[in-house]
Amino acid sequence: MTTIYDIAKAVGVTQTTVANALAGRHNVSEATRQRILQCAREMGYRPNVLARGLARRKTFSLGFLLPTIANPFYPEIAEEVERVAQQHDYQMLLCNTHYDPALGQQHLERLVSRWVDGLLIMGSSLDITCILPHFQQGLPVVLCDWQENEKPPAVLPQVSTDFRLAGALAARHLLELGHRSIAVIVEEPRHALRLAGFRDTLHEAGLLLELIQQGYSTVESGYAAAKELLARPDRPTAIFTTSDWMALGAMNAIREAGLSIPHDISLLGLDNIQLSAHLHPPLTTIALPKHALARTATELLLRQIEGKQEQSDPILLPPALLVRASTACPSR
Amino acid sequence: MTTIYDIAKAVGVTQTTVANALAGRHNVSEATRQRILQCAREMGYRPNVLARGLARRKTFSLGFLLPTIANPFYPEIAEEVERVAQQHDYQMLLCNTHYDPALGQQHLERLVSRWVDGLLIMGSSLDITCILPHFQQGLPVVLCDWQENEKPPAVLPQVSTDFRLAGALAARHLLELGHRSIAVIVEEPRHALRLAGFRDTLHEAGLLLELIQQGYSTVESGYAAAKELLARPDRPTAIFTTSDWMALGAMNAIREAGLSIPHDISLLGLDNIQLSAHLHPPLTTIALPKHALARTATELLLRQIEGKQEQSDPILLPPALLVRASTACPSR
DNA sequence: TTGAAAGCGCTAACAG
DNA sequence: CTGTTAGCGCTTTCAA
Repeated sequence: MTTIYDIAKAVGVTQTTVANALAGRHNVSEATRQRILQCAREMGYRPNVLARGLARRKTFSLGFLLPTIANPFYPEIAEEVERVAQQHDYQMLLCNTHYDPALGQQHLERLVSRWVDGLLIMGSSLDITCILPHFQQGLPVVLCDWQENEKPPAVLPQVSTDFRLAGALAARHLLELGHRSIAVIVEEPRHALRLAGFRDTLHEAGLLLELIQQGYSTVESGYAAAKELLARPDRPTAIFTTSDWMALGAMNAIREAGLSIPHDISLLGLDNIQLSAHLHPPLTTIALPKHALARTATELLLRQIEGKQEQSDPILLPPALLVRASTACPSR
Repeated sequence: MTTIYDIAKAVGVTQTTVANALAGRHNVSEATRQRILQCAREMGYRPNVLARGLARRKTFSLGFLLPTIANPFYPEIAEEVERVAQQHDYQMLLCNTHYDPALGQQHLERLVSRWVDGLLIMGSSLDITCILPHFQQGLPVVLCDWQENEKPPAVLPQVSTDFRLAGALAARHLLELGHRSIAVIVEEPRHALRLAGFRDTLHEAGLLLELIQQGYSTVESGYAAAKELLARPDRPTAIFTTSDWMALGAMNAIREAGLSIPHDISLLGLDNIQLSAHLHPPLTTIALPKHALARTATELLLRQIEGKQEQSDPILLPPALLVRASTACPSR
């Protein structure tokens, strides 16, 4: 473990000079600079980020907290967050809270003890009351895609998907295809905004949304909910599920009932997980702007860290309709 | 930012005493200990992990390097690695190398500069030649699920799946069902061992593996490869794909050809990604022991870190056949 | 252009 | 039981 002191000794100068040379400052003569750089290379010098962090009060590390990376929604986001961080010379500590407030708080405390430069927190994985004090003491924080039934205080920087618009896009698509008998499978209350956007759009078209089934963002719950819907005498001509994962379950239920998609019934998802493009039929869905979300949130955090960002209004990114083959005009 | 010095001043003792009290050592009188703890709480004291790390040469952090977390194979593993780490009071720095050696090396350098206590490296995401010097200088390292066509030097601790066995299990299953005309879609050379195990088992049964299609672990490549196989006059009665993801593509190709699974053709995957259970029909597959892999590798790393583990032979974890509905006896 | 010195917050001998 | 002291490796004034 070579230190700048070792180099200084070897070259015959002081630590300060070595530090200056290594930092590329212009107050070192070209001759000594070369000798120092040379020597550093030979001795395999590697700056100590801990010591630097302690002295400069900056660690070039970010805390990234989420419910669980095993949820297929997050990996793509995590990848992008890490990419942006890396491009700015930061590294990322990944923390799964597993929706456990105690665990979340423990992680938070540790990150703060580590002097991470900022925190990116997704999906309501932490209590706001735990976050707020740290933010108020100057720790940069960005909240991303918070649970739809919670609204964090406006002081906290936020980046989110416009879930209400997502629901509206879904409804609009089905209406334009001519559907009038429409059902929804939704995870309430976590998907409250998607539902609200969907329902309101139907209302505007003079339709009442009556067929609502509760789901839990699992394939199985999508399957069970669809079963219920298909058993009704007034079977709907279209089903909107508030997540692609539930749509997969619904798809299986529909097939089992001997019905065909989209001929007998249209199916519309929301998320655009990788899989949806490869289902049979390929799933029409409302695509969430995952990459933009990750990038925007991370860049906002970095700007805060670098003091270039004082306040910011919550940022809302638009989803987009992605038409594939699981929706069509109703046949009856 | 309260420090132990602040507390010491407030209570009227020295840093040492505060440190001892906080560390729960028994060389502090109950009275002063209480006053110290009380005061620490009131002042919102939070230990500084950087300073501690610098002094003790230990950071309670782990570097976790992988090709990309967006590959659906990794999130479950990352979750488990992080869980184990967390249970031992470690946090995890996640680094995607994107199969870019330069990027991988940059990450590695930074992690080393950060004095991480150990490195868990998956899927050949780094050049062995970059890793080795650090390991030899005492940095704990564990390699996990290395690329099958590379064999890292035995000195490096390794945990891997027994991919040869995985291939053998696949072959055995199809043979037992009575298949004699068997094809494989494989990503060579990265899945070399899976293929070898498969081929050898067929050989032992007196069969020559002749139908081999190259795939690239994407749905599309599985689709294209299956198309080729189905167009042959000697169409096989069973197809083994060396990843579930390719099986999904094959499934679509088979459906398009108007054939039914498993009646006309059996399909066998390998991985057991979440999705496979929900396909139509549910995919029979060779399940990889992801959790065991993550847990074993992390625990091995932690034991190295704590100096409880000198050397270890490469550990090989067994996969298991998971019979669902995509395989059956050949009908002709 | 170079150096001396103090400090970041905590640990760890060792002495009293 | 408590205190003194000397680091850990680097940054950052301020002098020379």
